[in-house]
Amino acid sequence: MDRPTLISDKWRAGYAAQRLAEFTARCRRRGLAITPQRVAVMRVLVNSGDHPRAETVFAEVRRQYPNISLATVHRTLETLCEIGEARKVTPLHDSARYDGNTAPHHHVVCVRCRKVCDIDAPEFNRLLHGRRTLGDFELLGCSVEVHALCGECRKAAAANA
Amino acid sequence: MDRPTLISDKWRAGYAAQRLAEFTARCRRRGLAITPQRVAVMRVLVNSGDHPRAETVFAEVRRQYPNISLATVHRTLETLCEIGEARKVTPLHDSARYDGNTAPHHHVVCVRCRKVCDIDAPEFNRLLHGRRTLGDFELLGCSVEVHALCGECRKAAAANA
DNA sequence: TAGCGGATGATAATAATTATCATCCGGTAA
DNA sequence: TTACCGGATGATAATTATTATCATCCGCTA
Ligand SMILES: [Mn+2]
Ligand SMILES: [Mn+2]
Ligand SMILES: [Zn+2]
Ligand SMILES: [Zn+2]
Repeated sequence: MDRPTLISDKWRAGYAAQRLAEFTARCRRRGLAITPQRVAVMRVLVNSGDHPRAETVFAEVRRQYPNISLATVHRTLETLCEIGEARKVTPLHDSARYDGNTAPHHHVVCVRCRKVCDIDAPEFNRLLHGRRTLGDFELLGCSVEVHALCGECRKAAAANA
Repeated sequence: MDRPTLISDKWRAGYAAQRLAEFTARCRRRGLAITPQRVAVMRVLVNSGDHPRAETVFAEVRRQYPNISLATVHRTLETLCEIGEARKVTPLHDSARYDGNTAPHHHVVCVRCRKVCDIDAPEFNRLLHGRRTLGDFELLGCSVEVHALCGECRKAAAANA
């Protein structure tokens, strides 16, 4: 049973190089133009190990393209997610969602309509196996988000296709 | 090995009643005034199984207190989180965070500074055990968020106390 | 190399959340 | 009970993140 480990910067460097190599081909396959801005945003993102915000990517790309617009960075990041070249760290994001259930539990989230339901899964609560630390981090707990399509959205998707 | 199950509305009804019963006592213990608005927001939240947004709670509470301000609802929900009577469904929320790593992986998040690091934990990828559905949901995948304090924040917290 | 259509930059608009501040009222002690 | 203090509220402005609009630009194909 492998214990959780932090992903190293070394691994990421190699990974970034490979991802960038595939990038133009994947854009072409999707019919997306290969613009310097798009490539720059992709390069900055894939070389970042810290899950940056749009503003942060903007600041970095701006050093090479001083005229790039923040709107372009937002649009590009969104595009990258759509084509599977990136993802958001959390899929829920338009507005905060609150939960009155403070018992330890987890969630299943519909990726289309964002419905969130509670799930009770005792084994999810044992994921850390009593570990107290991970690298520099002092562990406090964990929560699992199961991504799914709810019944309604499944119907909608089927009807649509 | 218990399988994950959806939490029932029945369970929630009983849970809500109990939580509301404790609520005033816990406010008093914290030195927080027991106002009708605060109680109403708490009641609506704890009776909701759908992880509502502030706006949704506002709409509901407004039926009983037509003069309540949306700002009060925001403030109250935040207060409830601070005293442990509620939580946000996702702790990351000021702005979207993007990830260039599309390989299946999970995250450890510092609850104080919101630093996010990748973790490699093969067992986290097997959580669903090949299950395809859960109630009405068609399962697609899952992601684990480990809550923690990073090294720097641990020092800061220690120095502060 | 010309021309089409998507991409970009500039900017306005929208939406969520937070800050400000005068007023109000819950909690406390006389 | 009553008077008072400090936190809580409502109204509103400010801030912040994100998205929409649109004229111009430029990557791509023929
Ligand atoms: Mn929940
Ligand atoms: Mn990541
Ligand atoms: Zn759905
Ligand atoms: Zn930290």
